[in-house]
Amino acid sequence: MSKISIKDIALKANVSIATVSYVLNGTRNVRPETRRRVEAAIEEMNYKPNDIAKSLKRQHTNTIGVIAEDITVFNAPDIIDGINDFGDRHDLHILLVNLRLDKRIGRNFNDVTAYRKYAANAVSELLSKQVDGIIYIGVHTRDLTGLIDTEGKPIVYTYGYTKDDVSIQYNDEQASYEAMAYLISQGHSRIAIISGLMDSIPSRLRLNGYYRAVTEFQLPFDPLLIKMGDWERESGFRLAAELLAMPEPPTAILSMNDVMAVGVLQAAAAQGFKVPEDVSVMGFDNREFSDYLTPRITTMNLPLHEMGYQAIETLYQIINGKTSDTRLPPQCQLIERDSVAAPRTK
Amino acid sequence: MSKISIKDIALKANVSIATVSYVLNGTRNVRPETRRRVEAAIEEMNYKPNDIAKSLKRQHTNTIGVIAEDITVFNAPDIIDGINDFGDRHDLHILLVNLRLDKRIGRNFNDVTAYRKYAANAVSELLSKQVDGIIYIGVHTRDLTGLIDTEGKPIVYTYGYTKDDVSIQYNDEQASYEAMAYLISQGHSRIAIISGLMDSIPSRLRLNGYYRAVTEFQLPFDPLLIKMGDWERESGFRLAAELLAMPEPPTAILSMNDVMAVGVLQAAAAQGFKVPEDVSVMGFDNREFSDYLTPRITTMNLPLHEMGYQAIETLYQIINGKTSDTRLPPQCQLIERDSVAAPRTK
DNA sequence: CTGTTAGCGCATTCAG
DNA sequence: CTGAATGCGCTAACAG
Repeated sequence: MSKISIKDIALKANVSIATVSYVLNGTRNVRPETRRRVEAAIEEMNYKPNDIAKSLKRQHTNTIGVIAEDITVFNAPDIIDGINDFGDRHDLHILLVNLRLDKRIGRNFNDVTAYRKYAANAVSELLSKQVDGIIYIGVHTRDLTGLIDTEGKPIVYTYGYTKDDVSIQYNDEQASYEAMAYLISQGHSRIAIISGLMDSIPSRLRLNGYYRAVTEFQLPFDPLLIKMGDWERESGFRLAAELLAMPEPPTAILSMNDVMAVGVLQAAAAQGFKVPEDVSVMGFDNREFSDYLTPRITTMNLPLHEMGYQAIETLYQIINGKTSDTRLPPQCQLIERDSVAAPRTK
Repeated sequence: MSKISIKDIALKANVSIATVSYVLNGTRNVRPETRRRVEAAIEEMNYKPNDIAKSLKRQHTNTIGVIAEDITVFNAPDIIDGINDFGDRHDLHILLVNLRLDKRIGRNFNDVTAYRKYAANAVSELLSKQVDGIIYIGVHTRDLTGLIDTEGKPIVYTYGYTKDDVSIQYNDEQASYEAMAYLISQGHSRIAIISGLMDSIPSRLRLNGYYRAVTEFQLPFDPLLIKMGDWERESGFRLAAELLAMPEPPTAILSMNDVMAVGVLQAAAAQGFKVPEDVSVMGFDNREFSDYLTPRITTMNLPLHEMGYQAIETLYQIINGKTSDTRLPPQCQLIERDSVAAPRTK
């Protein structure tokens, strides 16, 4: 504890503690001479204000609670980085709670009762700590309605949403559509898609983008080209193997994440298909490793940083009662690399 | 703000605020009947204690500040997860500051003046927030002496150290030695090593482990087998290419991180060497992608979670004036996969 | 077993 | 322009 308080410097500068407070906060005009004395004392005694006391008095803490369902999952760090980015600019501090859901309950998010208490505890802690607002970062996008009650404290979700609260999501459907448009622009028309788990919103949204592209570009529609994966590498491998074993295999495969794309690459290699010469492959997420694979994978970048930034920005506006200028949701971006080429001309 | 305070429930339960405090904290015996009345009131009014007020009074906050040089760098999330693990068990909260050094100054860590102010600000904020202690997580291990002054507040470093403070490091030298021992046990004797930047402590430590293994196992020593990389993929590629072009190429290459190992794999492929048949490859770090490469890379796992856990555990002991039972430093662990095999018999 | 009270460090109202 | 005084919500003597 920095032992010395406003009182000590008041004594030293020969003024009242009120005056010290005034020069500290610039709340009121202070005679230059007095101000100087106070500042000298502050400097000399190396005074550091006590934010705890200030918070108690002011009834807000300038800190926001961040609940991450699991900070070791790839989306969390960049989102938090975005939160910090804005936080730094606005003197907002971050109280971090990590639910550690991946370690505690695995991927079984349907069993809400398994983690409701963790979430409730987190909120409770944060409320006790008097945070000014809360940001909730899910492991994957889904309906979190009823999971927690913030007792009126503002909250914004990202990678998750609620019927009643604001949430920040990127444009999943459009991103998938753009991936398709890109593939089509390269000359592909027989394009397969490997989805994630179908209880996932992004899976459904991205499938919508796929359908829209197929329709708008008038591609021949073949339901056999649509495969349901589970986000894991093995499913990418297995489903790509099926796809490539078809009498008329697709010339391009769009995988809904980079991890399954790894499996697609491996299946292609196993069956003697060269990527991108014999079959083009696209991923999703722009995971770091997608640049390390051979070939380097063309993928969609997720605007993680921007999501965090917008989440806290929105929260900040809510806290300060400003009308939220509804911004464009964060946009995904195509990262062109080496896994897509024009299809072989027959 | 939860409007209702200890005073409200005192009123409602018809007792003094002191009594409420006592039942809340179990600080004193309270007549069961009275206790019940208080508890009922608490329940009924959904009272939540205000930790800010409690902290002001108690002169400690039960929160520790975590300064991460960059939370988007791969080591940070798991370390923080370890910190949370211990924090959850001991009712410690985490105030997170992300210096965002990677984005702000890149990898130029030698220019300390470029980021000293960021670090100083972080400490200053944390001190104002009255944290009970600080954990500093570096991007890479180096001497941080003089970087920051915590004004007596306890601090422990990980991925970095100081002449005066406690720090948690894993057993770099031993890990490298064990990697070598493994390679040797597979029958290799002509083993190359690709280091990271030589201003890095881990680079030097791991090189020591290499030397020790070469000596202890009486391997023929060839200085040409030692290459200085820069942690990046390209250097792994370039240096492995040199190694494999030697008249008598090594039968195994130990890369000091997985990223350079990617380059090694690519160089091998480019020169027609099959891994592991023609040349074995080992990485370091056990990055997620090392399992996605073809072949899957054998590597050393870093005890990130454990480092975070020990860091906060040690800090906790310091804060509470306990004699730190010096534990074994966190240990790396060999992850056996598919990139190592016995060398071809000539 | 219970109540009264004095602060913790600071912002702010009210007097001057 | 400045100071005295009040209280934010809570803990912990102290007194009964």
